[in-house]
Amino acid sequence: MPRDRVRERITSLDVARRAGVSQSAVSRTFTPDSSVSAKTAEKVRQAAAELSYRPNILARSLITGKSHIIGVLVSYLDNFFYPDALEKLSNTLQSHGYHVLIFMAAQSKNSAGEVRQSDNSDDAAAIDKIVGEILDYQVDGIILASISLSSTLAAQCQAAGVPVILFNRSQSGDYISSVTSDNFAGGIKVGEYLAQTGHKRPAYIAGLATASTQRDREAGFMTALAAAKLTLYWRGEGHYDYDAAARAARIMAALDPLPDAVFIANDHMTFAVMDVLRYECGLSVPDDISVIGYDDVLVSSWPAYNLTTVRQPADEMVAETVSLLLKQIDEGQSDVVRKAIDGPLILRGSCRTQQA
Amino acid sequence: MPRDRVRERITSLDVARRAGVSQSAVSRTFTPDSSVSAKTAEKVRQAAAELSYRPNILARSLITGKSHIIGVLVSYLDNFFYPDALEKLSNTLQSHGYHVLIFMAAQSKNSAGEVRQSDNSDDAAAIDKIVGEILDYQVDGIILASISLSSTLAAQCQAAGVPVILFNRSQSGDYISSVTSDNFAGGIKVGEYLAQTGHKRPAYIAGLATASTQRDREAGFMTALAAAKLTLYWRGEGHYDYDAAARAARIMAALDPLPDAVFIANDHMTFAVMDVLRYECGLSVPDDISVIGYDDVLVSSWPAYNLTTVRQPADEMVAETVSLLLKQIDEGQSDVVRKAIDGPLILRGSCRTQQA
DNA sequence: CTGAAAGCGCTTACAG
DNA sequence: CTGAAAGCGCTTACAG
Repeated sequence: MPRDRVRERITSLDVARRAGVSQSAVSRTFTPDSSVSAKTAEKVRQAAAELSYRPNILARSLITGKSHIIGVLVSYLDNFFYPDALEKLSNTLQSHGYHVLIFMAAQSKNSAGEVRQSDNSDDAAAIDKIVGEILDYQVDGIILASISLSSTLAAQCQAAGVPVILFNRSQSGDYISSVTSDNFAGGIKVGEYLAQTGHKRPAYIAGLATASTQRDREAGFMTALAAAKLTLYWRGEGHYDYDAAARAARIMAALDPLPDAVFIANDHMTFAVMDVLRYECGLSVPDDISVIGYDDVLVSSWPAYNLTTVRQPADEMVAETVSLLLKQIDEGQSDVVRKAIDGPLILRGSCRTQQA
Repeated sequence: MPRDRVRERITSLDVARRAGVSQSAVSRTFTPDSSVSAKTAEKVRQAAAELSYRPNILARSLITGKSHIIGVLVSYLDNFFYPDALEKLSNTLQSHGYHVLIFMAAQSKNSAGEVRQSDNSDDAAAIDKIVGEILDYQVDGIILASISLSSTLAAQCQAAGVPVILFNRSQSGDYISSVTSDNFAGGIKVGEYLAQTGHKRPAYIAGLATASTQRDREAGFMTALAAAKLTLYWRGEGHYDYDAAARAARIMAALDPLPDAVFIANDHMTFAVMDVLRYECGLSVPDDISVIGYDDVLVSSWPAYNLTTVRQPADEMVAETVSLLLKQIDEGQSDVVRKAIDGPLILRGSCRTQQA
C-alpha cells in the first residue's frame, strides 16, 4: 500500500463516478479509436475537465508495453553540433508522439585537463551503467549520440528488444545500426580541394582517436592526398577538445616552414586553432595558412570565423535516425543499417581558393 | 490484456521462480533498506543476473507515486547559455537519482525571420500544451528554462502538487519560484563601469521585451546611468536573436557620432553586433566603440571575441534550482522563493578601460 | 526474515 | 456501445 502522499491523484474512477459511467468508459474516452458514444464521451470530458483529470501515462505504459519514451545519451555539448542535433532530435520525436529522456555522459578529463580516450575502461563502464538506467525506464528505443557501446550491453539491449541507434558514430564490430555523415567522402573532398587549390604542405589535426568520425575523416583525407601525390606535412592531435586543439596549434605554428593548409577534424577544434593562429601568433587565415574544418555548426558561418568546412547535414541525419528507430520499434528487430549521409564542402573565407 | 508483444519481459516472478523464493523477496532485494537476509538476496541476485532481470521502474513509480523524472522545458538552444545549463541541470539531477524528460519549446519566427514575442497567445497555448504533456508523465517536478507559464497552468501544477521552478526567468504576478542571476545588479555594474571608464554616449540593445531578464538588466543599467548623470544615447532591439541584433547593429553603426559604448542584453546578440561592427563596418572594438555583453558563455572567453561581460553563475544557478526543487518535492508545497544570484563583471578586451 | 495478498491506475478481451 | 473483471509489474502493510 502506498505510504501517505502529499497530493491526492485524481483517477479515472473519480471521473467515472462524477460522470455516472463506468471506469472503462473513462478509459475509452481517452483512448483513440475506442468505441464510446459521443454522448458518453461528452459526459466524461465534462467531468474530467471539472476535476482536472489527466490519464496517468505510466499506468498506461505498464499495460500497453510502450512508454513512448526514447532514451537519448549525449555528451560533448560544448561542441555546438550536439545541442543543435539534440534540439532537432527532440522536436522530431515529439512530433511523432515520443518524448526524450536525456542522459549526459560526462566526459572525463584528467588532472591536466586532457580529455581521456572514450574507450577507456572507466568510461565504458560508466556508459554501460547509464544505459542500464535508461533500460530501467522501459524506453521504447535508445539513441546514442557520439558514444560507443560495449558489446555486452549492445547484446543486452538486443535481448531486451530495445532498438538502439548510434548517432554520429558507427561501430564496425557490433550489430548496431548507425547514422552518420559520410565522413570518408567528406575527408576526400577536403583533400581534393586542397590539392586543386594548389596547397603543397597539408597538415592534419586529429580528433578523438577512438571515434569513428575521426578515423573516417582522416582516412578520406589521406586517400585524397595520396591520389594527388601529396604527402602529409604534419599531424597533430586535438581529441575533439578546444584546449587540446589549441596546444596542437601552438606546436604547428612553430614549424618552419609553416604548413600552407590545415584540415582539422571538427569545427569546435578549428575555432581554437584559428584563435591561436591569429591572436597568439599574429598569423593571417588564409593568407599565411588555409584552414578547413568539419561540421558546419552555426558559429562557423559567423564572420569572426567565416569557416570553409564540410557540412554535416544535421536535419537529414536526425530525420534518418528517427525514421530508422521508429521503424525498428514498430517492426521489432530488423536488419542492421549503417547510413552515411553525404554532406557538401561549404566554401567560405578560411581557405585560399587559388594557387598562391 | 496486453496485445502480443515482440519481446518477452522478464519479471520479478520469473526471478522468484528461478531463485526458489517469493516474488516479494525479489522485490525486497532490489529495494534499498528492505529486510532480506544476505542469503536470500544472494540467491535472487544470482537468478536475476542469469535472466538479465531489471526492475521495471514504471511499475514501481505507480506504487510509490514517485517517478524520479523531472520535466525540463527549454528553448533558445542556439544561445550557448542553455545547452550548458541543460548539461549541468541534467548532471546534477542525475547525481540525485532523478532523470530529465526534455521538452523543446520551439520558438516561432514569422515569415520575415523575426522572433515573435514569447507572450504571444499562440506560443502561450503551445507552452501550456507541452506542460500538460509533461504532467501526463507523472513527473515529480518541472523546470522551465527561459519560459513563462500561464497562470492557469501554474495553478494546475499547483493543484496537481507538482513543484515548478522557473530557471533564468521570473514572473512577478504568479506564485512560482524562480532562480535567476541578479540581472538588475548586473545592469547596474555595467552602467557604473561604463561611467567610471569615461564613456559619454552609451547605447543599449534590448532582448525580448517580455523577458524578465531583459527588463531587469535594462532597468539596472538605466539606474546606474542616471546615477552617473549619463543619458542613454541610443536604444535598439535585438529580441535575443542573432539576426535581429545584427540589424540593430547596422542601424547603430550609421549613427553620427557613433555611441562610444554599447551594452547588449546577452552575449549571443553581442557576437552578432561585434561581427557587424568589425566585418561589415570596419570598426574596431573597443577603439571605436566599447562593447559589453551579458552571460559570459564559453565563446565569450575565446580570443575572437574576448568579451567584457557579466557572468551568469550557471553552476550556482543550477545548484540552487535543483536544491529548491528537491526540497519542494520532499516537503510538499512550500513558500514561493525568488532567488537572484549575483554575478561578477568579467573584464576582458571588448571595453575600453580608461578615459579616451 | 519471509510469503500471501492487496492495490497503484490504467487497458482490454469478454459478454451482453 | 457498455460494464465487470482480469491483469500489467511492481511495493508494502500484515501476519507469521
